[in-house]
Amino acid sequence: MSFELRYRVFMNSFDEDDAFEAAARPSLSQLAMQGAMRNAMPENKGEYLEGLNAEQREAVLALEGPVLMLAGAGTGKTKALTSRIAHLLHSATARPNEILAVTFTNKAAREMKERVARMMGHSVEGMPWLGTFHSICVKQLRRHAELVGLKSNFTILDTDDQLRLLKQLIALHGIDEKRWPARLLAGIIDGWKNKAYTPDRVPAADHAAYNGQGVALYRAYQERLKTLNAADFGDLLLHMVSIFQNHPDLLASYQRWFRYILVDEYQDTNVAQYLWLRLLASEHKNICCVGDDDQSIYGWRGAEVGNILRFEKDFSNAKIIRLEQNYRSTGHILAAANGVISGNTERLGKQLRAVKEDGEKLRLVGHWDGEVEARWIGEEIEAMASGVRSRLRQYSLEDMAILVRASHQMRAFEDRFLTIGLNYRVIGGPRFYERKEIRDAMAYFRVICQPEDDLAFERIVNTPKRGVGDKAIKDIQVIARRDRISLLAAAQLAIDEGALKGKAKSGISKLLTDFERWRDLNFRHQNTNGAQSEGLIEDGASDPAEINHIALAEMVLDESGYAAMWKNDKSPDAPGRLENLKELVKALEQFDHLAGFLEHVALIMENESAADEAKVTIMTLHAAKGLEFPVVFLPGWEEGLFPSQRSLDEAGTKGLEEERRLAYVGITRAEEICTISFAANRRVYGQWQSQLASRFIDELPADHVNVEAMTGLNVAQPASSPSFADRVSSADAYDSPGWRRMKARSQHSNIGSAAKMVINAKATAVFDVSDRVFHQKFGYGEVVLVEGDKLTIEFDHSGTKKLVSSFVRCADDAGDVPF
DNA sequence: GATATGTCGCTTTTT
DNA sequence: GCGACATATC
Repeated sequence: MSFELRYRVFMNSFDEDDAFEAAARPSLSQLAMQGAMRNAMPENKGEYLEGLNAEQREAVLALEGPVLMLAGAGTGKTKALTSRIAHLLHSATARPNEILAVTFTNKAAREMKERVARMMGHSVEGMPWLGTFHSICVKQLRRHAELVGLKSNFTILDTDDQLRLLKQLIALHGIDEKRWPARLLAGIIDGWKNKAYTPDRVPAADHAAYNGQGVALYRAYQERLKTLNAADFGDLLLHMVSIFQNHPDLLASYQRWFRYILVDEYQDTNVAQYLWLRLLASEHKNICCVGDDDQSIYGWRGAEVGNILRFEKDFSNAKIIRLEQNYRSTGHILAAANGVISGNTERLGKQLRAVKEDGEKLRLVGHWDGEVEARWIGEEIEAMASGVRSRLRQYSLEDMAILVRASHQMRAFEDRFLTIGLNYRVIGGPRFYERKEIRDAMAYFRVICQPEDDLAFERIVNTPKRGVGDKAIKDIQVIARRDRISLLAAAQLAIDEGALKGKAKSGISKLLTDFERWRDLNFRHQNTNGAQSEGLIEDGASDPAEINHIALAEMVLDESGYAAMWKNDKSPDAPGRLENLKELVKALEQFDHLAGFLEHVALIMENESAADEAKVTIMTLHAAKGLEFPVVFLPGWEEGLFPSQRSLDEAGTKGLEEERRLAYVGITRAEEICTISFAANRRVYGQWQSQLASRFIDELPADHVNVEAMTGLNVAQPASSPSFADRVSSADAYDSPGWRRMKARSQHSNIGSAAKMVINAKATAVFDVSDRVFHQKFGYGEVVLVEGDKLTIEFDHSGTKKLVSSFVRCADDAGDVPF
């Protein structure tokens, strides 16, 4: 059996327990579940209805027909949504696999699964169609890939691959990439895909895009993706919409199947997602969409708030239910949020009512520069964690979050927290799977799983160095294009034809035999592990050469010389990279085979670090949507940064309104204490710039805000009405209570560190001046000064830093990594 | 072909 | 102020 063929057998078996066919013969787990449901019924009948308010209850009980739930921040929409699912299942109105429940993020999907499980009192393994738009579309597309010219083992490209591919095509078309950046084209194509335009459906008005060649390049790009057997993110939706539009019979079977549809964060759907939903819902019309127009913050990504507005038009007799009781935030916080959002004109209109007491007013703090801001917030967090700051209660670090507009703002906080030894976690920062070493390793796995993946092959063909230079790669590309074959196949042909010589020849030839061996091992493993069903395993089960994917991954990294490359690398971050590779291999344990892992990584780009100790969370406002924290810090409220200049330039008033919604989202994340701050000076592109306080600060209703400390600032021109800008400039900043408190604190700056030092003591080694040390982020360096547990270190490549000693270790230990 | 140096442009936001 | 890309030099 050829590899191709065997692979396909595997992929089919992969789908074995897939939801759809399971219809006719319910799987064991489903049977078990239904049994459990019936058994559970007498005791917890209607339990999930308790604790719902009238509107929530209405939303849960209205199972038949279209429902639009307009749910403001903190009004318990997830509760309503999950209760609705529980109700569907519990009342035996629908079987678990007949419910399509879509979210945007993996986090939301996971939470929904967990909450439904909790309500039902058992797991919801039987809900195969609860997931993100993307994961559900992948599932469908793997099954019908051939209808759009793909094979079911297609690769999902991320933005990086997408960009590299576009660059190649742009060069091929003789366009100057400097003048017409690939990023621009990527954005245009993404935009089209979000609107569900295939190349021949791009409207004439858009034909001038990208120097008039946008459509041609889009077409070429799609062709290229097909030959690479790959799909980008936009394709997942686009392909499914095309398939449904072109194959009515197939669509009909899905329409019949999904008797109940639920959609979370409906305001964030783009046109493609909307079409996909509408196609699927048009049979039973039992669709329940939940959304909040005030929290629509993904317009830049093609989200159409219009989808929410036209719901009634699309689905006649739609029931509209408003959730306006806010259970999350105190009165002052809610009032401030309401005040800010009222500045927007395009709203459906909704007034959140607080259930909680007024609580503390928002705090507004101005700082001299970004570093002072980071320092102040760090101290504030320490004080709250030690119970000094708050008269309400002591907070855990887990209760606190810093929400920023743009990810580069995170660095100031990271630097500061590293220095004072404050535990933090960054969500959505530089991602694990975007690191070079991880992407390289993944490229090896990709070529193993999908030999047509030229992008991956190109990435690693000379990494580590195999003596394959530009010339050799060009030659291989020429052959590949001539014979319309993959680079991998072309490389083999090049050797057979004698087109390669010397180092290039021997290097590639070794790589090719390696890949052949690895792929064979991988196939055997997948075939035994992925195919539980009959007759598929012809060989392998008892084969002594059998090897699992984890051992295979180690073998690949080892035999390819990739691990050795970093081991021999003397640069400061090499040890860290080896650590990351080790982590990557460890991550494989949660999967059955490499292919499953690759898909997971493509769809779920988050890296979950073990939540062992309490940590402050740092993340973007976008990432914070749907979350809540007792204590929230909102730094960097400055013109140009927030609202972002770019957003204003690109989308004008629309952009400003979206930024304002972002401010609204930020404030409404807070349950008890919300602190907004800004700095008068900030480094932008490494250059100091003086900043103006954000216009959103002027829009905060003064009755609900305390101005805490203003430390000598340049402030925006006074606005027409008396505003904070005025109060800031007129305040005697240097005599304010806040200033005095700050000064007092800076003299003995470690209010909250007693407990922390106990924690740190356990792991802290003792360092002396001139010790060589290693730091995960800054690399190698030498200790030049020791003050208690604080070290001043001159790093070889990262300059001089002052850090708490528990964050560094002896340079000698650092090399102690596997491979 | 592999390294060392220089230049430019850039930062929103993410499945 | 950093990293991606290009050019220069071995």
